[in-house]
Amino acid sequence: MNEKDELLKLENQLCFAFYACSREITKLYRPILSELDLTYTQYITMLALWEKDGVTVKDLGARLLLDSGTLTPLLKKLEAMQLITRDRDKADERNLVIRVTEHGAKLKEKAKCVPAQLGEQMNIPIEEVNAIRDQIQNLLIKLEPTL
Amino acid sequence: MNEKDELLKLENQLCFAFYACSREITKLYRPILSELDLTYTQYITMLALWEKDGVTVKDLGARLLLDSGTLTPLLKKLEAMQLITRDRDKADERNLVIRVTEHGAKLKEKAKCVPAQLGEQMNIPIEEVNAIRDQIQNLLIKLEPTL
DNA sequence: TGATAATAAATTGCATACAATTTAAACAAA
DNA sequence: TTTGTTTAAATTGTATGCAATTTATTATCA
Repeated sequence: MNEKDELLKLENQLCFAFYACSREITKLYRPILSELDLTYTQYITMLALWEKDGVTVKDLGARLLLDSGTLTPLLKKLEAMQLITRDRDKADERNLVIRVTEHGAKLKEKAKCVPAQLGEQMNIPIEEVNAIRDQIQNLLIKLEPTL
Repeated sequence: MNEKDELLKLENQLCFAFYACSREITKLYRPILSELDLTYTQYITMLALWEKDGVTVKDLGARLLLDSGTLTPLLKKLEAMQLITRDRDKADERNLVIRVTEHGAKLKEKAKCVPAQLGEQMNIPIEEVNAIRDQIQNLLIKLEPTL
């Protein structure tokens, strides 16, 4: 096995570690989020909107690194669930303004126990988790300076 | 803003860091892999098979943490591209044995420059990348001990 | 002002992910 | 052996992701 073969080993890929770990973490969320009737992407989207709503699809996409192809159907779903509203901006009809409804705001209260529930599932010291998160965020900013 | 609001901020989520970073890294691969006519998941699958073929769908799924719902159509695609073969195990017809074809083996030679190309794209010191990878693999093993 | 360019969402098409179910084969036990 | 159980893939249905295109609206400039 030469040096270049070594480079192609799955376990040496940064990408596979991220890819697999990301999916494993999502898997931990699934049963917890099902109690809120949210998928993982819907949850991430609601987190962004709970922090700041009255934003456009473009704004939201910049925050979540998702485009309208992903967000449009997802936001229509959240609208159907009455968690958000989707209204054209009167001043510029190209913009769609997303706002959290009262029902959506109520869900935030329910969501507040999600991080703790996930913490239990992971069974890893919080300091360790925070340290890894900070490192990954550093990397993310290097990869996507606009964030 | 109280403590629980803080916990729901997007930037404090380990999951979002992983989710976003994983997609950003995949994005870096896309133009490089398009020269091999492979998607990211197809590439990961070929990496696993170049390391060890003659495996079943189940084996491969355990390695990649993917199920037959994802792998079956993906492997059919790779078969159509003549990179692999899919044959029932004569000794136990339930098993489907996946093997890399000659054409598939040739592609490995072409793939050997992918890691270096990606390294250029990332523009981050290799030691730093390796350190993060090792940490994430540690976490992955805690989340999925079977790996 | 009228044509052109730029912008924001939406749409289309393809490729995952994954839960749940189905199908086919092998195993187990009465 | 025959019936019930287990196992491996395949299938079905839903929800992303994302490139490429389309549509609608606004901005620009000749």
